[in-house]
Amino acid sequence: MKIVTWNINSLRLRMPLLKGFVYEYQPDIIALQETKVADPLFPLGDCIGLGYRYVRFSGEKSYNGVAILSKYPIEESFCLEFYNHDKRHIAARIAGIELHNFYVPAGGDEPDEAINPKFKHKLSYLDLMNEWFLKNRNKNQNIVLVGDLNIAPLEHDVWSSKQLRNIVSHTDIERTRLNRNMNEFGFIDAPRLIFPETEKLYSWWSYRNLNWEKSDRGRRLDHIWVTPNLVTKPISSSIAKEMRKLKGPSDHVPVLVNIP
DNA sequence: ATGGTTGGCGCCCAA
Repeated sequence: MKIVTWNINSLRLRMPLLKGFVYEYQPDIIALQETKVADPLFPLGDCIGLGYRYVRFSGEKSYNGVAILSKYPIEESFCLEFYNHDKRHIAARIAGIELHNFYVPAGGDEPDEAINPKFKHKLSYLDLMNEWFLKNRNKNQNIVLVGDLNIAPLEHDVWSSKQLRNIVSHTDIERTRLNRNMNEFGFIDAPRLIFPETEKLYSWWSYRNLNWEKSDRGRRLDHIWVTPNLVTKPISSSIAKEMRKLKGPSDHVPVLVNIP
């Protein structure tokens, strides 16, 4: 089962890029974030045309929005709302796997809960995610959690851990909380089974750096976590960095995992 | 220390 997560930053604008990506990679399941489209305007026909007959989405005008596109039947789906009514989560059960697709709040610029409500909400969102999984699921189930988690937890998930230590996405408080969410439940960071922790690994490069490829100041904000059952056989994983080089790219690139 | 770009909407906000 080939699964991909991608913060596409406007699905309607980047439908041609999605089409090219599908042609190249043929994933079975696609989890998208920042679709930025209200449900009545969702391009369902285009998704079906790409070969994804089973589609679920939860969107809103202008902001946020998530979707799951599947080649295999979706047996059940649901959305969790941890933060206002933002459309930041959708889950679907497909072929015996429960897939959770999250778009965690970015958290604003100032990494201080006392003065930045966005940062406070980001941390609260992570707490509520953790509580939901501990209360409602266990690690012996077949669960895949993907999405733009807006945190680069490891030293080599950013270009300079030292220079980013006070930058939202790589502060100690965020890194600790994301690691707690992963470890308390028993999720495994799937791409890091393939790419060692000593190696730089990114899924996002800022639009603001036009020289992004040369300077390579990236961050790994997009994640795929799996329960132990799903890695009893060797998995593979990759990051489609070339998608960042195309004309009119998202600032995030697709992260893939193949579960045998 | 600062600013840089993008998308969606509508003259600015979030990322």
